[in-house]
Amino acid sequence: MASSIHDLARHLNISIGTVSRALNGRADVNAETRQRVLEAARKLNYSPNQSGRSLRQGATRSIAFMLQPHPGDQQYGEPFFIPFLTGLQAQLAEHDLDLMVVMGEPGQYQPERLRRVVETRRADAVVLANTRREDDRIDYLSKAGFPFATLGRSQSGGDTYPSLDIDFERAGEEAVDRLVARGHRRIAAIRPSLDLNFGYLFLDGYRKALRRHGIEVDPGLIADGFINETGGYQVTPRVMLSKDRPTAIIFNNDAMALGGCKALAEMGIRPGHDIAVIVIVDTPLCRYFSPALTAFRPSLEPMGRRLAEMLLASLPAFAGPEGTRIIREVWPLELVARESD
Amino acid sequence: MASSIHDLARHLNISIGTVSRALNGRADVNAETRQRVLEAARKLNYSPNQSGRSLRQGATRSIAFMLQPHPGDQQYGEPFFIPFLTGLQAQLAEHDLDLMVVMGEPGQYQPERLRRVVETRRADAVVLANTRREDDRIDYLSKAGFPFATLGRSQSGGDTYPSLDIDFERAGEEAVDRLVARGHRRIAAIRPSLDLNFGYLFLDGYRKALRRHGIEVDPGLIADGFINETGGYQVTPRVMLSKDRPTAIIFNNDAMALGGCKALAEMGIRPGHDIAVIVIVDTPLCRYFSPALTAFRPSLEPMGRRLAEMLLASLPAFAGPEGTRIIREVWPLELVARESD
DNA sequence: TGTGTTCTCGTAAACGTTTACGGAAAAACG
DNA sequence: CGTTTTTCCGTAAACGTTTACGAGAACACA
Repeated sequence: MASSIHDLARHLNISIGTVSRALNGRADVNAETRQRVLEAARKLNYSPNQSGRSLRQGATRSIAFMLQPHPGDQQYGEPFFIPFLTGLQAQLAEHDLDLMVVMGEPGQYQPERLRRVVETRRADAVVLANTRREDDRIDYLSKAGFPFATLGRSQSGGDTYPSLDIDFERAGEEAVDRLVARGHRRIAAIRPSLDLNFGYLFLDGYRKALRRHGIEVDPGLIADGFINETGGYQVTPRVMLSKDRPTAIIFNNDAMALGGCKALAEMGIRPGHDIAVIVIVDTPLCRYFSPALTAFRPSLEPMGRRLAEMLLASLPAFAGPEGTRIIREVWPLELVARESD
Repeated sequence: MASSIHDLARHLNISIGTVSRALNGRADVNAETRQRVLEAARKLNYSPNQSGRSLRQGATRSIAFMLQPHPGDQQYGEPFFIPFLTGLQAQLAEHDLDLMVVMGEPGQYQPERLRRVVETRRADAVVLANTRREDDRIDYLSKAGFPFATLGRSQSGGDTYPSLDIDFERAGEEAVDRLVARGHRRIAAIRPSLDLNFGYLFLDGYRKALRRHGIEVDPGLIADGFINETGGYQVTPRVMLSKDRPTAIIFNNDAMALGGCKALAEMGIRPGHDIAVIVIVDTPLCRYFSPALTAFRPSLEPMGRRLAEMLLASLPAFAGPEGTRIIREVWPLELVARESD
């Protein structure tokens, strides 16, 4: 049985109120008394029970992260998120906050799994990933008045919550710029068909850059597919069979790129030789693929840390003296040139 | 402000005790009363506050998973764990249990990060991964009398806790058997130098199979390295430069295999042609590497589910009428034959 | 009708904290 | 020395539940 504040008080012949104040660094407690309390706490190995504390303070000191598996390949497993989670957790830990992980129903972008957390008040705030352009989870949290932040932007909920996103638009532009500079004019774009917001952003950048270079946007070179290898595998040939074959492809998702490259291989087309390939979000898979895929790399761990900060800055209980702030940031990606383009 | 059980009771002109009993399915409440309570709860959108419940019941209804990052490459991110976590969470959710993720200090296999969880009673039990042969975290939890289960076996703590492991020993044997059947006699083994338990198990199986085939174990063909690409990259040449060059290598870790293959490539040695390569734990990287690496694949998502069950079976509060049981299981791996051997 | 049993519910304590309030003692001040 | 201020601490309520206990009403039974 763990020791409670009552044990500590009894042991010191002192009231629990004083003990609590001493431990929480309140001003109205004698310096010597505080010393005695701290020592006794160490000796009796006392730590405050979080349930009691939560109940009294109305805050659980834990943040929920909702990981939304995409439909499809179970084995793949979104390696993207581990470094992000590492950063998120590290930053939260510095504020003595715990991280709870809530998995969504695979393929279903619904708030159901969130409901329990929110309604039973198991967490103080939520971090959402894989945001869609129209996101029911954001609508739900907004309506419920529950604090949250998102990794990725969305059109839902307005600008009322902190969000940190990757600059997919710029990445799309830069990819086109790079390819054009290397002499390409017929550049295809392949992205997920789900209405994940980054798919739109990417395409915006892609179109914008093409126009800037005076290249007409050919709808036949733009294709949507299922957000996994199978999708890339299925959709890539469609683009390759357009009347005027592209000389370059930009994939908006690493898994789709891998599937796409498989399709290319079966058509006897070699990335890096017969066609240029660029991937928008780098993962370890891009590095080890043969040929190694040129890709845009995010700095996931720092993003995790930063989003934690941004979330906390929006919470009254954690914001500094300046008050709460809704921070929204968009981070650039770093191009990692490899062999595929 | 969320509604409490008091609001509900007041609304129904009934005592909170009765409300609680009705909601919790106790027998001593009139059927009609229960109906009214349930309806009102739905109407007022009432859910019990978990903090209050935790405090009263002395249980948080959340399980902590400690993810222990290996030292080294941040970007790599252990894709292994996402499917496992998915299964673990899914099974826990069926018992209305939450999952909390605790990250260890990268490279430090210490119980420090666990201390906070245990001492402040933020979770009811812990799931440990990346178990070492001698594991301080296990010692700590045992001594503290805190319930836990492990993914992977260890020599610490005896048989007092549930554990689920992959049969690395058998995988080591099978890998050797397969290679011998294909005519190989000089087979190298490369494993992490950390005292992760699976490294020992793998080597046991490797040695056992070699002896069974009447092949002498050559210490020059066994090498330990840092558990990441760099380690594999550094240690593989050492093995290849032994006086009687191996014709096959078994890697005990996917990251090390990738680094090793890079070293081989630089030596002009092509896996699948000049040397056979088998990897003990498959990840998506093995599949996409060129040549695709033959590997042993675990079923991670079912393992996550199963370990959750096993953990719960060991807890008095969740065990069935048969009482608590300490279950230990070792699961086989499935060989996925690809191009590298 | 009296007695025992069953059903149903209200009362109140308990879980472990934090904190508003007030009061006694000590210190400061004139 | 009397008064005011400050310092320090104890008291008790509150957070939202669950549950042991007991009591009244209804019922069964002889």
